[in-house]
Amino acid sequence: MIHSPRGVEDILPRRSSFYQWVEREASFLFSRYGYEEIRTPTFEETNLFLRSIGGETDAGKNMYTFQDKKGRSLSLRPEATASIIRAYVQHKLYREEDLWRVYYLGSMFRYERPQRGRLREFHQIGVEAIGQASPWVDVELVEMVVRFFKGLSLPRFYIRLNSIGCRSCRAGYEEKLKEYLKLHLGSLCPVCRERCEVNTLRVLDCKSDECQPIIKKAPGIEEYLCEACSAHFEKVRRGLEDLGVEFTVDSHLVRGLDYYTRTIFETISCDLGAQDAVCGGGRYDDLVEDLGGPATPAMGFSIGVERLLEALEKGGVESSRGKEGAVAYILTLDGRSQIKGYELAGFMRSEGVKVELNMSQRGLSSQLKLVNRKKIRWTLILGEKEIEEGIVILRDMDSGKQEAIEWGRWDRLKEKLKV
RNA sequence: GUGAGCGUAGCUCAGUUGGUUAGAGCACUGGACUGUGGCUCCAGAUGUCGGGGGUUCGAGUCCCCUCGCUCACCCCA
Repeated sequence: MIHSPRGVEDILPRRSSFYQWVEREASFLFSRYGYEEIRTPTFEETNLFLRSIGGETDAGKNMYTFQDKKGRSLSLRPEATASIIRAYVQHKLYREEDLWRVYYLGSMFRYERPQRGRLREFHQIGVEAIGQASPWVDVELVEMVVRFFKGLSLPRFYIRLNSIGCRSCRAGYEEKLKEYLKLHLGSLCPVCRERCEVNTLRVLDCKSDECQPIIKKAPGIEEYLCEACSAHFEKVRRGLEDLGVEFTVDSHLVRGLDYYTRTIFETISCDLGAQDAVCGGGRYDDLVEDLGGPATPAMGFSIGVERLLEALEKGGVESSRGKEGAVAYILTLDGRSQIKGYELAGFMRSEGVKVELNMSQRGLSSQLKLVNRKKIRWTLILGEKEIEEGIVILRDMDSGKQEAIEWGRWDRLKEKLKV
């Protein structure tokens, strides 16, 4: 037997309806803010990702990279932002769009050891707003995520917010932090001793008990933000407060990808395991320029769909939420009734009724059992008797009551089903 | 990449210090009820014991390798 590859999974119909529900809610809500769907390629030139997320980072090393027949290096997308910026630059949308608002849904790929909330192929729903530096963009995005999650009734989540400044103020801070950490190098956990050099800001996010006291006394980035960054962050916070969006400023929040600037945020679910960030995002004011476009400020976020679904389930949202099964089943008992069944099914489908037609040789009793198991409300029985009498029997599976409907009197059938 | 735990029927799991033909519950199929589901009763089918190799008279059980799953670290969405 061939098994699906490691870290990837089938989303069977039972579950895909749950995905569909969340995706529909997202499209619906985001489009209310003026965001339109964009679909970018599943793979890109490897260089695109190396330039955006940073080839030196682990993220850069964890890509599914392959060579095509001409020897070009391509990679399955580990995230969508880079592709969207590439498209923005490639189609010169900066010439026509004042603020380009787009959202996306789709699979992303990362070669990592699978664990809870971390698959090799996973799904993201995300948003990018490209073209404006206004703090109101930041406010809009955070507020939109919160509204989205509340609309789904996601329980027990909170927003962590921080500013990591622009490139120049961040560099200054990073240096100060490194100086400070070096003084306490001996008391840090082994992992952080390494991180201190490679990924200094990441130390702030360490959960180990050894590091905690040192982290608490570490200089915070807020003191090192330049005037412009500081003012920007202030406006974002005030905007959110004025809108009544709850958040906690966490000066230790950092992001993994290199391209973030200024505002960054995360949505944490209290109901998940180690991988508890359901949404992550931030501003990336330099990325468009880095990828060959004109200097253009932008911001975005992305939601991990698998994690979101898990958190929803933990919070009591039924995974059958988006499920809409058939409401009627046409039970046929021989060849003649099968043809009639098609005719009836055709009518019902054109009326928008979800109806399943029997395809088996099973007997009446066995088919009713099946309908019962499928939890379909109505059964339409068509056998020899019914055809001779020119009727079809409509059975209500809930009450067990049934009545004959004259063949062709579909107005009566409609009336019955649209209770 | 590191560590730990797990792989037995479609699902959840028993399976003794290695010992005959590998079990249970749920689900499934059929019957009681020959054209009326759910409840009940009866009967039935179902396994490469994840895969490969080894030890042994004998392996689901012990050893090695491998694949996969799970959780955590790492990393990050």
